[in-house]
Amino acid sequence: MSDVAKAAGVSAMTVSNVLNGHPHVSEETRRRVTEAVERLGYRMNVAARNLRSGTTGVIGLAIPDIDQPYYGRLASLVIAEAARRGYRVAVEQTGASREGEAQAVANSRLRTYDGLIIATVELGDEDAAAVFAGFPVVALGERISEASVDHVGMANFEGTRDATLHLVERGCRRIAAIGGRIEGETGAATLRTAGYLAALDEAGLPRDDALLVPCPFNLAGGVAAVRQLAADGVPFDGLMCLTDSMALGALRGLADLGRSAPGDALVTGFDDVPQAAYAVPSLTTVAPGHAEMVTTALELLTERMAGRRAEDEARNVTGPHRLIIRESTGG
Amino acid sequence: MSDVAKAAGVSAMTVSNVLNGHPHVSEETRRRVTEAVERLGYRMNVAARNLRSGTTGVIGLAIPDIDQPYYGRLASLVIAEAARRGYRVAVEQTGASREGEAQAVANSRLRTYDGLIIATVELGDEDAAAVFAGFPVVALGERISEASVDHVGMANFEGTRDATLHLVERGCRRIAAIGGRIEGETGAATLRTAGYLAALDEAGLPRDDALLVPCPFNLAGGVAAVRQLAADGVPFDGLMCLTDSMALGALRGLADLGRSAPGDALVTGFDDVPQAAYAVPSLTTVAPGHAEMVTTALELLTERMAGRRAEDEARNVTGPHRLIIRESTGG
DNA sequence: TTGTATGCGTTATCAC
DNA sequence: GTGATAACGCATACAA
Repeated sequence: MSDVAKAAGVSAMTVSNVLNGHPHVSEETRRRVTEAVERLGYRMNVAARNLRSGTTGVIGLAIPDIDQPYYGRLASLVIAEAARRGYRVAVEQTGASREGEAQAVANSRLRTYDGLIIATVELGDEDAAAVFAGFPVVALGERISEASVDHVGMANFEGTRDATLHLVERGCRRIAAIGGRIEGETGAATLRTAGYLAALDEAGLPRDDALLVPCPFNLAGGVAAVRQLAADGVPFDGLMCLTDSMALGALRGLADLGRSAPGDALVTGFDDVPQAAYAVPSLTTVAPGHAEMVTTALELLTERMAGRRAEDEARNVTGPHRLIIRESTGG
Repeated sequence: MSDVAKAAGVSAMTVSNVLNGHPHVSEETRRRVTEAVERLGYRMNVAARNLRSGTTGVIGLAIPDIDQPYYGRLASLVIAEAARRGYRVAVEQTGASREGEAQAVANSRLRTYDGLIIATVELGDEDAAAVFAGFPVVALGERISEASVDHVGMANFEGTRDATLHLVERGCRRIAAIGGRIEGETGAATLRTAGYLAALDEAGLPRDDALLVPCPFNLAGGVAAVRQLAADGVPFDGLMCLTDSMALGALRGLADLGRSAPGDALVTGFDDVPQAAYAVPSLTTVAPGHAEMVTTALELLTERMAGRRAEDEARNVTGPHRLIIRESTGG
């Protein structure tokens, strides 16, 4: 920087002012400095600026695994929206483990990031308060209702309720909840299961715990769940899957049994991943407003980073949702 | 840090030495310092360390769009492998545009990153030399054969050749190349098309340019390509798709015509994305050795970052590949 | 409008 | 084996 200053016949400070677009710089000086910067190919040293300013211009994004359509979509939106606001995004994969999530938060606290967006799966209320205190964090999508953490959630309960009622309307009487789980910490899994149960209740259908099939939240899980239903001889005419990945797996599982949707059973998913519209059959699913959620999350995070909101003034926003009806439930 | 030094009754320098695991520190001192660090909850300031060392511990990863299964998979592997080596990864989305890719490189040069892995789509040889000079960069997967840039590619030509020959063996005589393109700059598209043409030649099948169907490299592209073949009345009994996404789209496109694989036409893809194994029908595809490619790429990049290789000594590695035969070509 | 002095937190160097 | 000093490159505060 001092080289540039010399070349332009000014002080380093003036160069800094020009580069940061400060107002009180004469047009002539600005021009000379800019020219010198160009000529010398000068680039500002970001590390020094970070040290001095205490910021990094980087937002951390902690997600279980970016190699899952749902998180890939989320990451894509976060990166784009952050770029629009002048931030870059570092992605941390937590592997959906408590340690991984804690590690991601720890990294943030090293002041490597100015803020953190975390898609929590395992980290619960008890951890939250201790771990998040005093750092700009927004939880996205899943667990954590801790009052001290900003949270952008989705309509887990309402979504599966809508999906289940839709299946009932289409004539299903024995609807399995693929991935369904009642016990365990409150989170996407239990909330979505609750929505399913509420819908059954509303529709006057009996609850049968044999139709609750817990399984991993991925393609293989969906396949395994359907296989297990068949192996256990549990009859079903609808599959309300807790995620699209599981639903796509379930379609595959049906095929393995020589059955298919919507002929032998109706199938719904949750997330509206890109593949859902292109599967054979295309997948009826609950579409959460991903874009809105991400926009809101970054809104909240930048507010926090700017210190524009008090520490204990946490907000809890729920995104919009809507049911998209496709071939897997008869179109 | 000086607080810790005071608490442990030593100098800041000694604290630094302990934290960095330097050898010449007495056991007793090390213990006292470690204890003080724990007690005060001290975390090192990364920005200061970066300023001093001239590194950031961050690797940039520039890809077209992380919301595509193939790039998601790549990103997942890169992040994991980088973490193993003590680096974090910042993801830049280039939107597969020349400007986006140039921009990503420019960002890296701001010394925000220690090195850059870039999945080039548009940036060609002519840009490469100028833009990459003097910065540790590894190109991954697609274009760029510039001798001055390290490059980890995949067996584009051999892969589609194998896939096409497989289709011929299974009885196909009119094989369409979905996404196929002869003109344009050398890259994955043209190389894969070349492999297809070579296989036809080897098999003694005539080439018919009506069977070359250029289209966007995504799900929608695959659907559109099949629709166009049908609209043009071009008969076909095999679809050699240049990527899995296009193949999954093609399966959907067949369904829209009331046809399906492998009954009405055999279908192959390229990439072996997770969904390929779970589609109905499951997809025969060329599996490039993603993991090996990423490991090699990080190997090359860390070498460059350590300055262990001369500027003009570029390496060009091609990953392994193998054909995975599934239901879409008869199992 | 521009310049000077100072410090951000760490570590390389060299003396002790 | 340990500590004093300086420097990494920039930006805040204030003086000119």
